[in-house]
Amino acid sequence: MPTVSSEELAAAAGVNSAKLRKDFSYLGSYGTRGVGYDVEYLVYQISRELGLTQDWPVVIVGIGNLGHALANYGGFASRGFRVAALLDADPNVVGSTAAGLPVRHMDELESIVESQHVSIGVITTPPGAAQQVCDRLVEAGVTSILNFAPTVLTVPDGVDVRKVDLSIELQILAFHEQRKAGEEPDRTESVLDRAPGPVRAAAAKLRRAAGGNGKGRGTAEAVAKDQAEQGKGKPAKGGDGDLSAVMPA
Amino acid sequence: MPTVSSEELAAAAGVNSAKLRKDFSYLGSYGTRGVGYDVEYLVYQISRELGLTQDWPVVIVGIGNLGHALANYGGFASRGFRVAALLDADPNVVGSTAAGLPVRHMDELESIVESQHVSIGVITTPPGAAQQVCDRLVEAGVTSILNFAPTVLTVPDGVDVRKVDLSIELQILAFHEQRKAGEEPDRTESVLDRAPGPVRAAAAKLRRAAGGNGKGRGTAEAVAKDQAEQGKGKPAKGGDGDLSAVMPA
DNA sequence: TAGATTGTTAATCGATTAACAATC
DNA sequence: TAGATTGTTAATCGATTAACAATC
Repeated sequence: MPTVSSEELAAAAGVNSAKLRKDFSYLGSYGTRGVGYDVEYLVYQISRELGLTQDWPVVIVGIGNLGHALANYGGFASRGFRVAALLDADPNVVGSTAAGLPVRHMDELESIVESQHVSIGVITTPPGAAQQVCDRLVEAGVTSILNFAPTVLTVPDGVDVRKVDLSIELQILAFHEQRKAGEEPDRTESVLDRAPGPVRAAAAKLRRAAGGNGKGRGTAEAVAKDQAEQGKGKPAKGGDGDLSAVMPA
Repeated sequence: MPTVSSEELAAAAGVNSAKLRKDFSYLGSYGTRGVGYDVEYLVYQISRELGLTQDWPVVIVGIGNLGHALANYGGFASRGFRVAALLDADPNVVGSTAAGLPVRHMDELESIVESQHVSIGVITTPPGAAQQVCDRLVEAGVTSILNFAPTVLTVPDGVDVRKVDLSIELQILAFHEQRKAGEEPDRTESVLDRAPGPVRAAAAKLRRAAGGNGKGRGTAEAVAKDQAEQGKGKPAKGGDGDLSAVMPA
């Protein structure tokens, strides 16, 4: 189809057509009244605004399983990302190939970034090496970093960092899964929408029973008791009152 | 510190303290007026609400580089996820080990899901196999699926699917990178906030020049012309007027 | 010209936050 | 009791959407 109306696009996207038109208007006036939007032209304008029409050389540092997986990821090339180099510190890995590219030694980082004008770096190293690699990337001129290592990176102003935590999505699924299991009957509203009356009452009672001094002792007991009390409402499978075994690291 | 106030927590998180208190209130009344929140108790209550205190067995299907990387990912175990099994269809992969676990054949999928009460499946197969794997997981009883394959999955009602696109974050970085390069001078507002007057005018002119019939022809020319005209404003590096070379797949 | 559809204004809705009574 | 801080109400702010003049 050569043209499309805001109404059609909005229906396809599941949003309000006024919102869609307003959003498009931030990019400019690319529609034609009485006609709609020229599809090819609109796609191009949006792509350009998002930076998809540019070529973005990237370096991937740390060629373990994840580095390998990313080097092979088809979605990169189709979105304008070009792997300028794969880098690793391990002499056993350097020289091997991944996704048809040779793995080069970290020593070449600076020369590659400079000669190929790399502004985006991807870090897939072990957590301990991430900050050091980050520092070298930034020093060499990289101004955007995608961090897959479970490390919080410190960077100077002007450098963007995005951190990918592969378990976040899994946590979101688990959250919904828990709710599915929780209560089959009335499913419409969220746990977070209803006032958790019984839980609240129990918690208040427990805190009072625990002494109410808020000084932190007696809490483990309160938790254990709390788990016992709400046993039927929300069966906390595997819960044994030992907090440390259950908390995120 | 045994207790913390909403003011302290809000400052640490960079949000408003009233919002923080209101959000917490959806979980119940876990604070104490005049004192604050008992840290240990609060952490436990939030963890429980998010499902972090439960044990979640998961299966990973497709043990390529990404499957390997996920199996080894330390963040899973610490958040209550336990890899119940690694599965692959390739006889050359079956029998090998990843993250200390044996890779088992797809044939065992159903029995593993049932015997271990697996409700969450992770798909790291090639795109062509993803839907088929998804169908088998759902049929076996899995009700939440995390999909890393670049395939849109169809599932029955009651099954949750989340799709992870590893290049999305890279695209966000590229978007900001483009803006950094765009205009050093006034940096405060977003490209999307200012009215793109010149671009708009040029586009209108071009559409008129292209015939204004909206029938889709003449657009490629219009784009080429548009690129030429805005040459100095936003140097579209690597742009050569060939749309197909530049569009997302 | 009549019909269609954009781009934008004004009205509505929902989310954030200031303020404060409750209470530790 | 006086001071501190929660939980919640009411006011404010911003985002969404209905409506419509502009115009193809």
